[in-house]
Amino acid sequence: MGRIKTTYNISKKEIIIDKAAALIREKGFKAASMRDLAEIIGVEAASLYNHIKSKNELLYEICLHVANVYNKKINIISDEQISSIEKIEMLLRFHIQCMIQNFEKVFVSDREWKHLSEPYLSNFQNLRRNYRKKFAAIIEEGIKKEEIKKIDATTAVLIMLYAVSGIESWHRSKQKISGNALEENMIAILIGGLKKL
Amino acid sequence: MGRIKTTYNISKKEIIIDKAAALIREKGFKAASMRDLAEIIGVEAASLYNHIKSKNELLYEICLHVANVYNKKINIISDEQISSIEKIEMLLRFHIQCMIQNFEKVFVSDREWKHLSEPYLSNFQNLRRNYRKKFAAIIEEGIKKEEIKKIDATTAVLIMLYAVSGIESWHRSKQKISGNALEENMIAILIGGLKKL
DNA sequence: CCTACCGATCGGTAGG
DNA sequence: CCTACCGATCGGTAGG
Repeated sequence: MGRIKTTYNISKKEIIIDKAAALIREKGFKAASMRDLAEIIGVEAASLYNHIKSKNELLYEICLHVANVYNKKINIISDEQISSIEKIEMLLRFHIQCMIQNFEKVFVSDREWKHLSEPYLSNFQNLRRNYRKKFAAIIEEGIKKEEIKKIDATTAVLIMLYAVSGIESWHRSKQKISGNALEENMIAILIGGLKKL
Repeated sequence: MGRIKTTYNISKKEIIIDKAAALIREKGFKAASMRDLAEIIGVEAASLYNHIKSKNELLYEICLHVANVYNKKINIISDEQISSIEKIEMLLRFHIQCMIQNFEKVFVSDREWKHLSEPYLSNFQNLRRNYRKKFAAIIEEGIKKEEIKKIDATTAVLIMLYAVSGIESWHRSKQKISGNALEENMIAILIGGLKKL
């Protein structure tokens, strides 16, 4: 019985988090109210608090989940026995796929993290800083091995990450291009540039 | 006398808009309160309404200003007698400069426009759609002239615009690289790609 | 899971 | 420019 009840609670909490991600993505954290969320779930606002501690906890669960997935992935890719350019391509494809398939949570993590309260905020910022350092290290390695042109690695990381975040615009649009085509185009431009050789 | 009073009002309104841009950039539109803003200006909240109509008007003034500046610029660049790649480079450098020098307003326009109320929202979205179409047209032209590789123009626009928006991260950081160096690095990566030839 | 309700804060107005 | 104040809405709690 206890086992069944626990399972039920976890599942309901995850439904709430998923719906919260969609709502926060659409309206922004501050404009997304718990009453809005409750209506989407189909309960009264007060009932949400049987499953979650606070509105802040919802944001924290979303942001930390995304940050952890990203960090796990970059650790794996960093250790692969492939060229730096291949590592970056893998990382970009992973980011693009996350942005396409897990849009709501990734977007919220990217854009709404500043509304996190302490100590979640510092925790999240540390994870993000750590991630960007590892990304920059891969680029530095590629420059040293002369696979990548001599550019500022921090600037390159920033371009890559923000370029991928532009997929939000694709989501918002009529999506005249498929997810796969979007991915191939982004890789071509980011790795090879706009200019024809 | 009437002339002097008008000048004074315009000036005070512009101070309020500038301070509002900084506050909204920092906290987000919904979290930035008129009481916060009043304190920054050094008056009571009620006094703000002698200069502005509403909180929404502040956002509208910021977003429309930026959108108009961008549209004016792209019209000028589109008509220049230079190559498509040169046009894109000019446009990127312009964007980067705006992002560096006019950070607060550009950021608010990029990230907080969704809180605009009608009819301002539709007005802004039209300007933005128009701008992106013209940007895409320059890229299409470059593809046709075989200066630019065969990629999806809409995707390319999205990458360029969002990559530049990443300068927010540079602003937030210790800025170990100068504005000029940042600009040159971004141009090199976006036009030429990461990969060494 | 609900009803009932709280204190805080919001954008904005009236009136001087 | 201020004081005083409004109705709405917020996140969250008590109690069942």
